[in-house]
Amino acid sequence: MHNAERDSWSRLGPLALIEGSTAQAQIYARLREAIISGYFRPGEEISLRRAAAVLGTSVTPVREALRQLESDGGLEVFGGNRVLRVPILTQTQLVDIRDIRIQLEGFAAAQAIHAIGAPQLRLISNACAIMQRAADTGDADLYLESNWRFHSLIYRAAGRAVLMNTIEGMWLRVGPLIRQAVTAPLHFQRSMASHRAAEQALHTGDASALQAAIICDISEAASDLGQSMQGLEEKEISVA
Amino acid sequence: MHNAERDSWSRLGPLALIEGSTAQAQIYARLREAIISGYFRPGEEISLRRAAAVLGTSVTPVREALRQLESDGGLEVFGGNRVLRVPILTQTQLVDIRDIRIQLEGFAAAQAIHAIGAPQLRLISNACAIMQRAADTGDADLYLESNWRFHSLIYRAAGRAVLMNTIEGMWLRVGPLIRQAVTAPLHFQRSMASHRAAEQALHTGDASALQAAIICDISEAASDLGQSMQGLEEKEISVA
DNA sequence: TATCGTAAAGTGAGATCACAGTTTTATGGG
DNA sequence: CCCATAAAACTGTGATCTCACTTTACGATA
Repeated sequence: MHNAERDSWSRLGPLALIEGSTAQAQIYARLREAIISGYFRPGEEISLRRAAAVLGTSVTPVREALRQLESDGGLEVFGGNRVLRVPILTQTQLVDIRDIRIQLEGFAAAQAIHAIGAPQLRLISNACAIMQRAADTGDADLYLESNWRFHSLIYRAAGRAVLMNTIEGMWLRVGPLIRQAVTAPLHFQRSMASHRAAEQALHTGDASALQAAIICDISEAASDLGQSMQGLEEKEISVA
Repeated sequence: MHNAERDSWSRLGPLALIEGSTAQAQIYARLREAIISGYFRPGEEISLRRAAAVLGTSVTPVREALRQLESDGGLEVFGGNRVLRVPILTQTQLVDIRDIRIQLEGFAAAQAIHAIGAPQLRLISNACAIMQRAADTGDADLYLESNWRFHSLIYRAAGRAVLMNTIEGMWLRVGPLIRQAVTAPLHFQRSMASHRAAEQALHTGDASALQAAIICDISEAASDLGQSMQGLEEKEISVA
């Protein structure tokens, strides 16, 4: 377990503190991004002192950042030891999050479509193309990164900060799972079909079609996640 | 300003620490409830040391609790002093939150209606009756309390923890405003019409009607909030 | 009287330490 | 070889202190 955790932390590296912002805010932002990107596995524990040592600060700002992430649902207190770990979602929670995503991301997409101009559309298409290439070559890291960029570019165009923040909160919760689901070979092609449909709707300015494509993408992803979670839970039981 | 803040804090009183839970968690829960209930006015500043003195703890657990509330959107960092205060929402943010509420609470209500049994329905009707009585007598505190209970009882019946938590986050943001909007005399009667329609839909088991009633309530409340916000913003400008 | 400057009080941020648990590891006896 | 037991290591929690900075208050001066 020790080596496994070091692998996750190695992607972060020591935090070069930028003045003008608090250490706590930088740690929070970096860890939030890392969790969304799936750098931490579900169930992985995060120690205050070890995180502080890796990031090069004391435990105080780390604790505040982790507490914020707990409040966001990106971490949870685990055992009698009260150690913080990446949550292991249940099937019920996954369905819950899926439906929230359908409501919010579908709405955000419909709202955004009329605010997306030519330059924005070019960025989105670019992200979609990169994602397609990542799917073809089987590059999971690149796929996940461009997938998040593709979606967030669309939603952010709606110009709604609270909505965007809430959607990010949902990605924060499913982020650690996505990397596991992406191993399914069928996922790439099914997902890209939805993405191409969304891109097409963006070009034609069809809000309903865009919303439907986004909802389809979320539903299929949740379906793949649910299947890969079964194996994960069995693994957890065997460990315990 | 000093007296005004003392008024807000007086509703809380010294925190009788319960063992078995951390001080930080108790402070967080109490402050979150207080903000949702509208005990703090928009723009009101919260000092770490003063809060710690009132609650009877050191600044450490208070800071973590406030940081969590900031992450939830219930507080925001204000000036160059980085003091935490209750956010002053803009019209844009209010519209943003309104639409999120429409999506999520409408969905939650539709999901909950088939899970609400006779005993739950009796609690909901009871809350609605109390709210009606509070509207008749003009008791704002009682009205706000029963209003939150009425809505939360419905949503909680859906059995979706993440959804419930997300909805609470929206109430946390508009909580400080609601008390100001409630002064509008027209608000009570308009709001109660929606509530009675919702209660009626619950009895007949009409999911669409319930969803429509909830959406109507949210829309009207946001309309009243928007109007009362104009006066608030002018007041803010005069202060600055 | 108005204004500028200085001092005092207040602010959050972060490091450090002590403490009470739990978990893990090592160790010794069977 | 296995199991029980003790000790060592590790966990979060909370208090305290220093620091840098901002805001406020006060008084001297023009």
